[in-house]
Amino acid sequence: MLKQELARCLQQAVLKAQQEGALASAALPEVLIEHPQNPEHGDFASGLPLKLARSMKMSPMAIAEKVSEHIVPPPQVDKIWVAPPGFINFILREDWLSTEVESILAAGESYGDIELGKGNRVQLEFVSVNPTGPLHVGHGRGAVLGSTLANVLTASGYAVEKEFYINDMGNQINNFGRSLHARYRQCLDKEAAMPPDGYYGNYMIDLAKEIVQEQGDRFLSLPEGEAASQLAEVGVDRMLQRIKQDLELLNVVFDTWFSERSLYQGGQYNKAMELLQGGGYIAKKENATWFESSSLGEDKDNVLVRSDGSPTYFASDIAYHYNKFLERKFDWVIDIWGADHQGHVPRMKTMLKALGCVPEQLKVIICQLVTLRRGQEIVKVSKRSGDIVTLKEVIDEVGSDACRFIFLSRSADSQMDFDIELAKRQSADNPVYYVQYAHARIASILRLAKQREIDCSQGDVSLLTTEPELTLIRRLILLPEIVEQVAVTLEPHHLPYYAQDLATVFHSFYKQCRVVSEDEALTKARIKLVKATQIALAKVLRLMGMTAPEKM
RNA sequence: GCGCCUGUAGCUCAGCUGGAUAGAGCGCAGCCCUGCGGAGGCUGAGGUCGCGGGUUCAAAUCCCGCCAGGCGUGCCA
Repeated sequence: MLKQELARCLQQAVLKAQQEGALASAALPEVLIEHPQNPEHGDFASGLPLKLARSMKMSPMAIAEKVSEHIVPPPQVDKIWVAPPGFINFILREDWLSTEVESILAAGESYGDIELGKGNRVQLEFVSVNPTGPLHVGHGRGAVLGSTLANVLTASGYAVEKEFYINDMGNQINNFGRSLHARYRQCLDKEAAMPPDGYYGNYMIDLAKEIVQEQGDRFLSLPEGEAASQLAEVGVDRMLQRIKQDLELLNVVFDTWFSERSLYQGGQYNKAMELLQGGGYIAKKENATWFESSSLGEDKDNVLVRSDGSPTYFASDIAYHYNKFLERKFDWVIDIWGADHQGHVPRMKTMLKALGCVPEQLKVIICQLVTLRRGQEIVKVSKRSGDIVTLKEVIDEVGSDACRFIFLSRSADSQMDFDIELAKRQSADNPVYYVQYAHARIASILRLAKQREIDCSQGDVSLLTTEPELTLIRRLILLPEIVEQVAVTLEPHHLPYYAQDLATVFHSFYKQCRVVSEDEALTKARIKLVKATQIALAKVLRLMGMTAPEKM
């Protein structure tokens, strides 16, 4: 990328100046190239001389002069100059910019793809909610974040696998089974008490009714424990179907649905435990089995197997990550968790160390929680108490594209209030439509061009020389950088901001430059530019998991 | 108590590997349709970047201390 190339140029210029004695020898910090916010400062700039001033005992301006004298600029660069207090600025050649339009057209749908992750297998695990209830709005955030990251990492050359981890055993499932059993009996007019900490949502009653309708009263004859466990299985299957459907509404699709129970049936749990045992990290205390994480620097030890013999979820997670790293051998694993799991991260990292894995190969993205509200009123979402605003309801009201955009526009670090009233009200003037409108507008222009039988294949892009045209091209060529930034930082919230910016620049161009006009040559050149813009807009929208409409 | 995250315009949020006049959307006050989609363009008002110290040529950005909010700190997940 041009940015990196300029960094290399600067570095070489400094070295050369040092060899010639024009600059004192000093260690070179990492050369940072940035886009100045003020366009008068050029397309790229570096404050390197300011950083070198101290160690070289020279004024930043003098260093900047010396460095710029020694720069061998790449052919794309038109002008290099020095600006106080010690910046080196670069401006790109306009004829090079215009030829970039051709490159974008040639790349087509692959425009924006980079090779950053070539040859690496990444697993992305997200959502992974307990299949004991429908998804609520909060889950939507993780789903959108994960699926967008998957898109971007794929565009960055990684082989990405999206996985949903199904917690199909343990306390919550037992609880779910008992609750469902009670509802089932009640449905058949039998005496039954809900467990005190059971799942009280109305969806449980509907679920029980469905099961009665399809499978009759056959569970009544079973012993209570057996009935609850069989019903849990039937119920989980149905909940998973629902979860899957809701996610598809949001354009979120998984490659693998991985069962927690399979870890125990497939022997992976035993293998992982043996590995820990062999390393001497396991101890028996108070009838329970503990992972001695404190010997690895953790605050305290953690229980793996309770005194009643049942494994904790931490034990499952160990087996699961043993499977991810040592059996499936992913180069890199990304887990997306809610902020309520943040305390689990250090444990997981030390556990990986104990398994002999490289903890850095696991990236955990902590996504701050979503508090749901209706205007001033805060809506508690709890599957057990029952007041749930489901994700599906919100998608039905707000729309998948707008919903995704709202979730994507905030960094995972900041907790967000999802105001249902506001979301509905703003769904009409949600920025997503602004971006999509730009795309639809382009489609409309291209329809007109087609109708007039304009063939732009011989269009000469060197005719694109005015300010609005060049500004637009400057935005278009940022896309690969944005993709890289998102892939490196794992922060997809940069995408919607870029998309909006690109749309703004396009709308402004549109206002100032008539595309289909009497000037045949210029028309052909501008159609090329407009097509390139459409490619970039469609690409960002696709990366964000949204539609790029031809008409609205 | 300790740990993680957050505090930027009226509201919702970007910017945070230190850089040249702090940005966007919504809202507010105006202006622009006898040419390709006005779901648009343009202009303006609006800011002690939570508070106080420190480091630096340079701090919204880094360090320390406060204050406020969220989350965690289970033989729950």
